[in-house]
Amino acid sequence: MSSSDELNDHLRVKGYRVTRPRRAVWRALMDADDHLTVEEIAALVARRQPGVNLASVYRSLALFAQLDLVRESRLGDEDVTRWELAHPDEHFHLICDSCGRVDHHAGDLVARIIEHLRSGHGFDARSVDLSVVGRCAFCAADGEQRQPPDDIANDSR
Amino acid sequence: MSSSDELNDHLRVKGYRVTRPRRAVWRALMDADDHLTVEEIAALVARRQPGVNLASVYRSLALFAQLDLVRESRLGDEDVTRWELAHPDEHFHLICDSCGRVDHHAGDLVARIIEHLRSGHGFDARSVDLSVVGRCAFCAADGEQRQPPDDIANDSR
DNA sequence: GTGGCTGCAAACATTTTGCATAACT
DNA sequence: AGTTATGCAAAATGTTTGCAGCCAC
Repeated sequence: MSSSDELNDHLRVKGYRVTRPRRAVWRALMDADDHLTVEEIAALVARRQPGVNLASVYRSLALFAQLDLVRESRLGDEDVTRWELAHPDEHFHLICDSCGRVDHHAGDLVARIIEHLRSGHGFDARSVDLSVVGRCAFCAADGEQRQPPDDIANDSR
Repeated sequence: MSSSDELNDHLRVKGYRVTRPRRAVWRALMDADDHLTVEEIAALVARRQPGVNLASVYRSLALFAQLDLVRESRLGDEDVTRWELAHPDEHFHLICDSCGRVDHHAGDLVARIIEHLRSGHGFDARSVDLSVVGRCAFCAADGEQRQPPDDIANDSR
């Protein structure tokens, strides 16, 4: 369980202080189990705790990451960095380049990958970051006429 | 094979011009089969083609990416973006957080993942980005005290 | 010849940092 | 009280863009 108390424990054990910005960032990550950009986190934080500086959000995230409480991840070819709680249970991302939907799967795939690496390559995996870009079941079933080729090239900012 | 000619073909077919900067960037990526940061690419380019602007490197990479000739990838928790030729054969990265070594594996793991997603989730994978951070066989065998062969960790920017 | 590229420099976006002050323990 | 962490603002990074001239076709 990712309770608020958990944060307190993690921080205090290491001698870090439990501050308002840190709590707010933590809460933002907890409330939205989705992946959040720093900007989004800052917005959520600001709603409950006006006055928290962006720099503090960054600093909080950096600290959490250092304590392995959160995880930084890039989805597919997105150009933004996103953050999420570091669930002990690994999962992976399925990004549909057709509808943009992002699914998180907590299946055993990651566990199997880890096992494969261990027995096959002697690699002791600590963290697996698996992102797959393709077409989700819904869009695939929908045939070909979807969000066509050009649009793919559109994003090119 | 990823010959220089290949670049010409890819570009010309689509009506893009084969220019000095583009050739230089392509060559840089070919010479070092390793993952390169934009900075590293720019350095390699500058060595053979002084006068090529950084902006052109970015523009070349963006174009190549759009043509699926190269691939942008973030290794583990690195904070820099790296580029590599988009080998048609998928592969994945094993990053050792002990010695910093990055292995590229072209095994069937990725293919199996794709198959799993297709049959299990109906997801039609187009691109798989798998990065695993952990401890490599060498470091794991070495017990705890490692500070490994620096020569292996060379690339780390 | 001409339109697509490039170099240059300025603009942007994002993340980091120095320092005086506020706040957690 | 003693520090650590914050807010603020400035700086450092990394990437993009407007534009006049150049060059591949």
